[in-house]
Amino acid sequence: MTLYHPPREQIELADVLNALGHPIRLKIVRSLAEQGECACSAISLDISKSTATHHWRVLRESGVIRQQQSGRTIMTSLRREDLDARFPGLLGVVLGGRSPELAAAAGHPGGDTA
Amino acid sequence: MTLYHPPREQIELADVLNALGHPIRLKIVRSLAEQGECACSAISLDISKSTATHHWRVLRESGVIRQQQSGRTIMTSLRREDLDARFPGLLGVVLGGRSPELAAAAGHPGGDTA
DNA sequence: TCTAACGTACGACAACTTTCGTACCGTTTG
DNA sequence: CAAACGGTACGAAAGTTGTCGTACGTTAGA
Repeated sequence: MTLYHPPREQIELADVLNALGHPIRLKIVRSLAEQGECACSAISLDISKSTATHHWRVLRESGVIRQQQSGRTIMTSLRREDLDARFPGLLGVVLGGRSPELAAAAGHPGGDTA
Repeated sequence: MTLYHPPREQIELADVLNALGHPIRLKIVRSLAEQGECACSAISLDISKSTATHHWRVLRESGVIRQQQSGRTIMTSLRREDLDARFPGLLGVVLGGRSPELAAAAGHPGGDTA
C-alpha cells in the first residue's frame, strides 16, 4: 500500500481540473476544506467503499489531496499550500467563495473560506 | 445543426472543470484567450477534423465557449463574462496568470504575487 | 488471541470518452 | 451550376472511467 503522491512541481493543471471535474470528487474536496484533515469515513458518500477508494486515489494521484496512514484509519487532507503555490486562486474558485488571494488583495481581513 | 449552449445560470462547475481537464481543450481555451474570437481552423491542433469537432462540442456544451455560424465558418469565442460571473477567478487561473479580478482588486497593474 | 473496524486490491462489467474515416450539408466563389 | 471550403453527423473501434462485490491486510480493543 504505497499511496503515491506527486511532488508539488509535478502537479499538472489538466490533471487537477480533471480530478475536480466530477461531482463526487468536488464534494469530497469541499468537505475536506470545511472539516480539515479527517478520516475517509468522516465524509459520507452514498457509494461503496471500493468506489470511494477509487475517487480518493484520483484526487491523491493528481495532487489534490494528501493521505497518510494513522493507526487503522487514513487521514486525508487538502494539499492547500501546494495547490496555492502552483495554481493560485484555483482552490478559492472551487470552494465556491472568493479566493483567499482575492480577499487579501482587496484588503478585507478574515477572508477565510468557511 | 443546432449548436446548443447552456444558459449562464445552468453552467455547472463540475462540467466546466471536466471540460478544461483535457490537454487539447486546455490548449484550445488558451489559444482562444490569446486570439479572441476566431474560426475553428485558426487554432491548429494535430488531430482530425472530427476529433476537433468533438472537443469543441464538449467545451460548448459545458458553457466554456460560444460558437456561431458566420458564412461558411463557425466563429468561436470564450464565454468570458458568463464564466467570470459564475466562477470568478477561474478563467484567470486556467489562463496561467493572475485573474483579471485579482489585479483589479489589488488596484495596481503590474502587481506580482509571489 | 480473536474479532471488529477501516480501508485497499483485485477482477469484472457497463458506460463514457477519445479517436478516426467517410459521408454529408450549407456557403462562397469560379 | 459546380466545385471548393469549413465544419458537422454518424458509426466504429479502442481506451479510460466509474461502479460494484469479494477478499485481503493492518490496527485496536475485548
